[in-house]
Amino acid sequence: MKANKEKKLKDAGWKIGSTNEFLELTPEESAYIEMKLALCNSLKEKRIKKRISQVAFAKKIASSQSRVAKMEAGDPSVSIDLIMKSLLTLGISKKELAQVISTSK
Amino acid sequence: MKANKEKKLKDAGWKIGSTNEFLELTPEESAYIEMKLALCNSLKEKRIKKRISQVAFAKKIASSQSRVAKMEAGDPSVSIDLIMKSLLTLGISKKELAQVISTSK
DNA sequence: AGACAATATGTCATATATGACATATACTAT
DNA sequence: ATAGTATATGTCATATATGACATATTGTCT
Repeated sequence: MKANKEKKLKDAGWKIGSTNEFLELTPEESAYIEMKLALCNSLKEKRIKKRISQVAFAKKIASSQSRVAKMEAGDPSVSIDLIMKSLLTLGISKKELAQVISTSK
Repeated sequence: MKANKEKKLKDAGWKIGSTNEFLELTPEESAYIEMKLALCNSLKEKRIKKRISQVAFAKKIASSQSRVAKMEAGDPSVSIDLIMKSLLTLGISKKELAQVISTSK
């Protein structure tokens, strides 16, 4: 699967940037992944800024530390649904959310 | 206002109890649902504007007509992931996407 | 160093999303 | 009205996401 391919490249030290011809991703696929990663990064930023541990935050969203870690790492197994719910729980506004999406690259 | 929103949710298949669970939604939950419905509406708009049938569009995204219908109806069974991928396939830009999210209500 | 907290990684049983299919309903034509 | 086309609705087997758990790794102290 391509998501795994992406993860492997990432693990191997490849920077997932604006375009990656090795992945043979369509523009839509690229945009989707970039958006998702931007949301993940935003999540991590917001949690750290609030000085909440992954364990504490996991409790807030009725999840587990490991899943929070995977969210923040952009693991392919996590859905945008969960990331968005998490961001909203952290108090992100629609405007901020929109900003994250529109500026994702 | 509230009644209108409730009807919208009910029409979309969201379970609303007789004790008016709608009023018990947290702001995060409300924001999440509103965003999702806004994305669904945008999807329908964009498809119709392009004059593509649900069948034809389903083929484009490797899905089925019934799932497209459910997406556009805001059925609770569809993920934001799928809606976003669909929107991107329809050629939505990150800016437009951001606009949909920030203006959702 | 060693202890301790935070985070990362891997696995697994269950819950949920998915495409496919059947069928119903709505909408246009002729 | 009838036929044809588009969309809605319901169900189901399978695929995928999920929380939980164990364990590993990292970081931060003294």
